[in-house]
Amino acid sequence: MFLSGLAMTDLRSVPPNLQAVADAAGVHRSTASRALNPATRRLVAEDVALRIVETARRMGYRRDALAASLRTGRTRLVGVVLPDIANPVFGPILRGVECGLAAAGYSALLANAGPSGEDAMRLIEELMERRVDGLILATARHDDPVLTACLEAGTPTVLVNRADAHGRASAVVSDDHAGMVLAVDHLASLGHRRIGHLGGPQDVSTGALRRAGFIAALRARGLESEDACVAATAYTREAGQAAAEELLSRFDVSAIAAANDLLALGAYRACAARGLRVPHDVSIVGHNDMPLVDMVEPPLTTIRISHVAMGEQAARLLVREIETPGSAPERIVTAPELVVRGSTMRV
Amino acid sequence: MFLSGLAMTDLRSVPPNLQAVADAAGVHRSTASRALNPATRRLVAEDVALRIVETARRMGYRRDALAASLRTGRTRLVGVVLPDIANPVFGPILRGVECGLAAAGYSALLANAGPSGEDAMRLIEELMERRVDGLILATARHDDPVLTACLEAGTPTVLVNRADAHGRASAVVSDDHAGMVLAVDHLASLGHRRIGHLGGPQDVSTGALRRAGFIAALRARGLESEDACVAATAYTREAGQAAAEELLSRFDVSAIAAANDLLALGAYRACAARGLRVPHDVSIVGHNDMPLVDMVEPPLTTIRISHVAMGEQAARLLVREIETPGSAPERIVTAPELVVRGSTMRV
DNA sequence: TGACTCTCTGCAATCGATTGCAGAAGATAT
DNA sequence: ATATCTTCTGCAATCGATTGCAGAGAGTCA
Repeated sequence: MFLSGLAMTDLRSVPPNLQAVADAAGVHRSTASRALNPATRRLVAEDVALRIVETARRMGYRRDALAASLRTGRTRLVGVVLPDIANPVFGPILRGVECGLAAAGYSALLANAGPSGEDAMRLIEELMERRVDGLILATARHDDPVLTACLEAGTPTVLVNRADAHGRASAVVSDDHAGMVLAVDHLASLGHRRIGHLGGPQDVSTGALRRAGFIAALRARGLESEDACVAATAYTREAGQAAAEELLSRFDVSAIAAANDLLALGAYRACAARGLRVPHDVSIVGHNDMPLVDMVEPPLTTIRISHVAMGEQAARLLVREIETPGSAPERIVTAPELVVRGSTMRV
Repeated sequence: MFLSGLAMTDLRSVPPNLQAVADAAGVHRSTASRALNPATRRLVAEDVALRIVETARRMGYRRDALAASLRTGRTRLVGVVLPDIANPVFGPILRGVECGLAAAGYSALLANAGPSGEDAMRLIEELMERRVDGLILATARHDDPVLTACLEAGTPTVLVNRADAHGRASAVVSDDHAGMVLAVDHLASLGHRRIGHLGGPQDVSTGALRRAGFIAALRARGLESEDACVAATAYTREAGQAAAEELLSRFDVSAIAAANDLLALGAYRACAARGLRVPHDVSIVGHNDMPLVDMVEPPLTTIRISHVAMGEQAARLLVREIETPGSAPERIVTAPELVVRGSTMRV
């Protein structure tokens, strides 16, 4: 009884292997393998399969994914590389990625690249050693060496939130142009005619694309364009405040379309400093619908980029590339959505 | 030349195995293995080792972590299970976990449990099939069945953000009592004598512990206690606003210590509705230092819980449990920190 | 020279699951 | 009864890295 109890404890914490299950069920291990795998279950006689399944359950058998992967050459692991996991933008993306992968039977292996490029390369190499089936990168830059390495290795790779300038890899990005059209249209529909643009850094793709989208939207409405644009030096609130100060001192605008939410919050500060009320004196629209901007005062009207959906789409795109080799790189551009809160009103 | 080019391309995308490297270097594969592994490098003659390393590099050899893990019984993978990756509280925790694990040579395998318990059990089972070396759970509840399963399987497990009531597993949690002491002390130091508590739901451990901490802190200062406490029905801004309304209508308080930041933001709304200015008429302190509360108006004074550090500590604790089997469960309680912003002032 | 010790290297088994192939058994048709 | 077809099962090799053990060679000492 004592030994029997000890043996049961051991069996519980160290699962039996397939050979042990096969022995106990009185079959060969290849038959046990086929019976326990839903894809091959039909190759085994029903009564035999049931006996094997029950024996495995009773013995606490647990498949070893490592061993299976070694044989099949497929891990069902995906490396997910982010620039900064703690950045609030990436939480929703990451959840979309994880859930999209899990739904297809894949698991997400997380890597935080940090600001330095050498970290990213080392992380990628470690992911490759783990024989990940594919990679999702949220870290791509122009002519990205990491992306080049992944493509050379023949590893299915999808970019999210940023695209590669050459279309070498599939990507899921937001429609910067359409987002700015939404912002301008909303302000114009409220009667605003003098609209300024608080731009992002112009050496970052979103900064340049959103500025271009703003100008095109103004032109489409026959409104003054181009002049009332000031670019911030960084996507931070402080830089936004400084640029908004300049915008407000040089132009008599009744509304501001900002290139992202932090810049918009900086514009809040600049307006307050000039005794201007938001939205009574100046209406402000942000971009991204970053978590918690509905809680600032006044709640920010903004252009929502559904980051969860982007993550899910990136996952689906990657699974397709893994399971259908040779498919051409694809670019998915997500549609932005206007979210009206308290920072805009009729002029 | 054509075939030679094709062969080179194939070698680049499908790395050679250890046998191929050993053949090219003129040694046995066991010698190649020892030479390429820093832990056994000293067992190989220096000139031989250099030749092997150079051959491996030239051939684009990449170790197969799967095969190694099958042999060694160690994956250096850690399952990290969160209730909701998109929740802003978990981003910083997750980054701490990932960076802490990476520093010790481990990788984080991400799982989003969602609200339902059955998902968590299935996810854990999948992680077990992957033979993770350990688990970090941010999902623990009282008498958690998932934790029970992990412990029965003998898998090293650490809880983060929530602890197990029985101390069955190591945990990293914040000091709810000390946090409330900091809030009360800060308000008292500003001259406040009539301080109210905007509590969290009392069936949630943080709600109850922070209320108890508040009362103890008031008593320690000989101030009125216990009466000016109203519990919100949930940790949301709306519930916080309703509870603050009740608190302000029943008690003449000059300050409010809230059980978390969202409740505090609800109190902002309640004060505004009553024509009370924050902080001139009522000072307010939050709890957690959630992202962006420095951007609301007025910027929230709060008790900071360093979620990144919690994640790092959980990672270190787990690595220790993996590498030192039999170590006793440990509980790390992180020290809160007062962050003074614009929502409190002298009475 | 012989014995002993140390260093280096190769051998071969192992880890656990999968799967192409061959053979056996049973069912069906002629 | 024989031939053919279908279903089921077992065999054995494979995936790639690691490592305990044994043997060979070189150096040292008596």
